[in-house]
Amino acid sequence: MTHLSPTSGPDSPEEGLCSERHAANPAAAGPLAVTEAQRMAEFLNVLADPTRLRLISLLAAEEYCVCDLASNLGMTDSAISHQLRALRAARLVTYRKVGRQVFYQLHDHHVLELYQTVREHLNEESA
Amino acid sequence: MTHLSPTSGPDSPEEGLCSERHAANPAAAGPLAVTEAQRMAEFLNVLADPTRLRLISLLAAEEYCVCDLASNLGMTDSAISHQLRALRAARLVTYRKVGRQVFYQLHDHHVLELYQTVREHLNEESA
DNA sequence: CAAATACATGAACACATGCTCATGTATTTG
DNA sequence: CAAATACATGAGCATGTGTTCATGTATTTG
Repeated sequence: MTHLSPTSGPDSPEEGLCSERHAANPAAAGPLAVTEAQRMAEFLNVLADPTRLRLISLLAAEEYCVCDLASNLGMTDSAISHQLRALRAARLVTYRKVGRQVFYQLHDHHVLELYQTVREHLNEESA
Repeated sequence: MTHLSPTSGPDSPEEGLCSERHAANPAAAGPLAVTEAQRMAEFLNVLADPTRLRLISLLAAEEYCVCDLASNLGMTDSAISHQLRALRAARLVTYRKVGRQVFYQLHDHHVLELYQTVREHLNEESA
């Protein structure tokens, strides 16, 4: 600690006591508890991969089967299948089976919005 | 490929030709090129860490010096300093030196908005 | 039924990442 | 100036991650 600003307690942010904090920003919802930070990091980690981002960018336009995704990205079916597994686990995509093919699509507009938000933010701040 | 849908070329998405694609979503801007996907993934990777997310959640409210951030998260100054270095490199925070202390704050409202967007999206989809 | 196709999955390896520990650099204090 | 403080940083290590390779499972085709 600074030994100058005796603010609240040293730990456990989830224990509340937003007493004198005033939360300069109302929408901030206070400091993140460890567990929530972990869940948030896990989710972001799914997005934070070039291959998975490219998959999402393709699925943002239309439905694709695994082998088409693979050939579009110039990667093996296996590699793509592994990544789709991760996207499925994170509930970012859904799939439907047609014969021996499996067509993937984005789970909902939520995913698309988040993806686009990040992409736009990155294109703007090329300062 | 599917051998059924002869869509465009197999690779190099940046070569354009948004000919018959129509880009279902105007803001989607088509499939991600490899380089852009990498830059996007690098940026998201900075956010995708529990410690850095908690740092951001603290800085969302007010300015903090390193040792206060450390004691708030119950971690060593060194660990926090390393993470702040990553946040600095990603231009997510700025700092100002006062004596021997260094006060960090979020770089701009952009960062706060992105953080809050992700946090809200995660709280909603607790299906 | 046998072969081929489309996809899934486990193991393994190369590589990246976050922390600790030791050390270095300003800045302040005695 | 010497000691202490606040922070930065490099090395090292444990752990996690993405791909390849081999193999397994449905489904279709001959």
